[in-house]
Amino acid sequence: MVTIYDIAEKANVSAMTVSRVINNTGKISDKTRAKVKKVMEELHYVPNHTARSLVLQQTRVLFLLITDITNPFYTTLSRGAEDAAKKSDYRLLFGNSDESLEKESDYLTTILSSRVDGVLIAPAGDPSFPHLDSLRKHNVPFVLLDREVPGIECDIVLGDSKEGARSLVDYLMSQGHRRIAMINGSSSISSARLRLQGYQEALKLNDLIYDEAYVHEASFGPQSDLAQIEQWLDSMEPMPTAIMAGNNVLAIEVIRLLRKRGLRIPEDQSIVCIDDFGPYSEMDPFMTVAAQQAYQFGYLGMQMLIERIQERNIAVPWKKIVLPAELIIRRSVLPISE
Amino acid sequence: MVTIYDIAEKANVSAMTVSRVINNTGKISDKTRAKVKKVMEELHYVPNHTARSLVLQQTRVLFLLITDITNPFYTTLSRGAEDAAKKSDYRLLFGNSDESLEKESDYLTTILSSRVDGVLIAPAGDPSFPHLDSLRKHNVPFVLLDREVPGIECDIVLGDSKEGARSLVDYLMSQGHRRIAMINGSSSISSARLRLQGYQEALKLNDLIYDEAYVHEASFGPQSDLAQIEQWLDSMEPMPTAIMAGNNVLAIEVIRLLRKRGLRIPEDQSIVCIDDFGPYSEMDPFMTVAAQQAYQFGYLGMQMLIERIQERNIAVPWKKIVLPAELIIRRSVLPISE
DNA sequence: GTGAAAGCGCTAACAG
DNA sequence: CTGTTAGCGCTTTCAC
Repeated sequence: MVTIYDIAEKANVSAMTVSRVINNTGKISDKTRAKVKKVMEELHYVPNHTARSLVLQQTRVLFLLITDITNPFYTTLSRGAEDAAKKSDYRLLFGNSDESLEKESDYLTTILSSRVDGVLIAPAGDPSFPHLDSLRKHNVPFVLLDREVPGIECDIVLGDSKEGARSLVDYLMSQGHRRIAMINGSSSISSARLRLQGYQEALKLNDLIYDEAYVHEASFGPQSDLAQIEQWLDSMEPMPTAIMAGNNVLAIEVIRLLRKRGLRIPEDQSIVCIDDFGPYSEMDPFMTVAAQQAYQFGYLGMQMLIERIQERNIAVPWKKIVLPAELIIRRSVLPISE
Repeated sequence: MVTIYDIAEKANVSAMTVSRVINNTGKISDKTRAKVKKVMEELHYVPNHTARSLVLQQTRVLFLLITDITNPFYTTLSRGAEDAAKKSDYRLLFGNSDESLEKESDYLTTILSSRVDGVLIAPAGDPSFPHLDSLRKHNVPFVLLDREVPGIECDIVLGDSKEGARSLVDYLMSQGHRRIAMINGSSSISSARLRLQGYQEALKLNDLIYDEAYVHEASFGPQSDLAQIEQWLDSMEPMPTAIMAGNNVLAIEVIRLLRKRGLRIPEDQSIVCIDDFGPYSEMDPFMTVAAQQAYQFGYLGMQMLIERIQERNIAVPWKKIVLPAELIIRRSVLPISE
């Protein structure tokens, strides 16, 4: 591995001069600069970021931890985060916790020990508290995405989950549906709780009875227990006419199971969900959704993070951005009349 | 920031002893070990990976560079890579080049200067040569994914692009289609070239004439020039009855443009593509595709990379894995009779 | 303009 | 079993 000393030797200068050329600091004669640059090229020199970070105590690297890399909500969010990071000349690294606390914990070790300058994180849920607490203890600036964690005060970008769920239920009502079930993510996730609340409130406002048997708690990620979901579907008596899924991944799981038992959508079973499907919705516009502004989550979150880093020592109050969801009506709901 | 010296001082031992406790090396009395561990916890010590990497000259971090984080092919591939990396206890970092040589180059700087142990990379195309060449020059083990780059000899996982394209055209033929157009990614990408070849060969085998006007070169990524695609669609006279897209992203773009002008799919225009849509295909199974084994790309690629790192100094011949694509017939193609 | 010395946090090699 | 020394590649400080 070529070091600045190799360059220095070959160029007949000191390592310090090479360092100055690399970083464009101090005063260097044009002649020396040219000579050093030439040697650097000849030797294919690449600065050792590791060594540099060690002495500088900063990396200019930011980390984005998402909970499901195959979910278009998060990948679109990632694009937003990338764009914002690039604009401020930060490098961005990604991690994928897969909605797993354990993997999140692994990434936290990586994050902490690699001394990145800041973190954008969609936490796995309330039990992520110790992870975030440790970021705070170690003085690593971070911004939360999509989910609040009780006890953690920080900058955050949120979707209006309650309103999103409510608008979906209202729409189903307007289409004549009265028996509406909900499948949701873990109640340890703030957005799941709010979505359930939105559902309950909408039922109440429309004078419908809330029945626990029509609500099932699974996982927002890829590790839902399918057998349990099937069992739930079997247990509802009578079957609901419409099902609302707490996110896009759950909607797909349910559809798959429904199809497996020969049901057609929407003819036999209407379905809606929160979160859109990114580009894939345009393929064959199918699912009626409360679409969240995924890109904005990433972009605004990253902006907040960078500001926070730059104003590190200034006491700026925590910011909270809540983005509304948009109801997009497609064809997964059958209008019915009683 | 807490260092091993802080621990050492408080525990009344030397830094070296602390280091040994952390790494579980050498012989330490249980008593000392317990004492050191206790102090470590009290002080919330986190090892400085940066410093450690500097002396160890290895990071135990692998890097996965994909070209489109919103493309389910790559996200599914990422899951495979993650799983394989985890199995061998490597950490994995992600980068997204967005099919852009410039961004790829940025990531290469990150990769090189952060001294990761190995790289799994889907190159932007043939012009990625210098990037890969520089990995080679710097002795960083890497495995290519999905695309070959002329002049680069290395381990690689490939899809059988030619056969995939051919099977799609054959299927269209079997459904009575004779005027088949193709929209493709850049010809500087090996897989795009092979897909075009597959298309051409299938036409030839079926005694159909290859007409350049029916072929359009756009981009596999999100930066296709939509105006040009529209112009191409306008220019075909007569319109093809079916269009084959070189990948999933292009298929969506074309569908969007087609819908914009009021055409229905498949009634007015049949369409097929290479690459499936991950979980989103199950939502409303629509597109007929030649599905590639995305997960396997990542998993097998990562395995090869890790083996290569472990056998760093042994001369093992380069491996090349070619994964077949699977034709999945759904409903984006209208059977026609002439 | 340029260089020498010291140190960022850690571990390998050796000594005891 | 534990400690001392040196050095990974770089930059800051201070000298000249």
